[in-house]
Amino acid sequence: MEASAGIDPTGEVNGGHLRSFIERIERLEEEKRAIADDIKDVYGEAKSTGFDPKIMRKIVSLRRQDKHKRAEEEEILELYMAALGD
Amino acid sequence: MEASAGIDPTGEVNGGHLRSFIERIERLEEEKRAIADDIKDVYGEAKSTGFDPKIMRKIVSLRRQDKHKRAEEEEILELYMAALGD
Amino acid sequence: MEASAGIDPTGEVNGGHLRSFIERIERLEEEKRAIADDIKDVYGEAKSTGFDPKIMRKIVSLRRQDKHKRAEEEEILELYMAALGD
Amino acid sequence: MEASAGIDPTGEVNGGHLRSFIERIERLEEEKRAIADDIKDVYGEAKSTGFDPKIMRKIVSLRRQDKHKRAEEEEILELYMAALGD
DNA sequence: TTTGCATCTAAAAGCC
DNA sequence: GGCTTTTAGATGCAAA
Repeated sequence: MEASAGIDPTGEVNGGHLRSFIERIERLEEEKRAIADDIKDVYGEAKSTGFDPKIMRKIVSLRRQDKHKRAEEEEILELYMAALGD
Repeated sequence: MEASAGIDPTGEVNGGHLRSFIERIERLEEEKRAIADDIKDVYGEAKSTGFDPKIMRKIVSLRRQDKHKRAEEEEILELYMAALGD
Repeated sequence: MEASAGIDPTGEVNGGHLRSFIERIERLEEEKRAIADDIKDVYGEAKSTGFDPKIMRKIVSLRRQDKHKRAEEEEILELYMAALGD
Repeated sequence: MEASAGIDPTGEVNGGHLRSFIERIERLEEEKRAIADDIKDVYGEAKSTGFDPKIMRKIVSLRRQDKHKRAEEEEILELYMAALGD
């Protein structure tokens, strides 16, 4: 990275620009936290209606793995195709 | 937790209800992931305009701690107030 | 954890014992590094005989995921069994 | 890399050879994982006898850095020696 | 060189 | 309230 990164010719960092990035990130993180809370609420709600959150988490995890695996299989297929001369 | 959790008197789990919980969670997790990606994008954008993401993360983290600390102090204050008879 | 952790009644840490733990860890880490180097060598060897390391890494990764998934499936099975009253 | 990597003139990948490479890697990765587990165990053991694993990690890390530094200094020394006509 | 990726550590949350 | 599982952050390695 260049030494002048984020620093203008006068040697000052561009505070306003940085602040805007920081604030965008903070807004997004707050949204993320809110969603995480929602997820926790759903687990709580499910638990209070008699489902086991631990099992539910496993189910969610397994389904996520399935999706991920399928995506990777597609990737590797493309790699093979390319290796075979496309 | 009772052994019959999520299982009706006939010994059947309520699949439809469970499915609906799972799907709500999966939707929320997808939103969460999307926001996490957005955050990563912002860091990337900031980096490409010359800011150091590592330093930015530190700033965000410090500001988060500050906020947390302020919230705790307010809690304590309220406890004192309550102890003093409101 | 108690405040006297790793500290004898005279207020001294038990240097000899600590040293022995540290050295065990360092020996193990060295072995680990050696194996990591071996792995790198195998990829290099495979590459020099005409295989694409990138594809190989994907294959290894997919097979690892398979194993992991199977392990989780077994776990969840046990959870189900337990939930059904075992 | 050439497009024909790992592929013989008939357009077939040499499955047997590839499989042997993959299996060698998987065996090595398993060994690596086993050692990583051993390391974790040692930290656990140390913790249960009253040492703080976090501090221990710091010690191990510092000693590793020292070793690197000494190795680098030796390299530089050799360069000097060579420059001086051996 | 730089980006992305995978590993590993440090912190947080949930559960018992 | 400890303990384990989860998640964020940091570092090191490999591909482009």
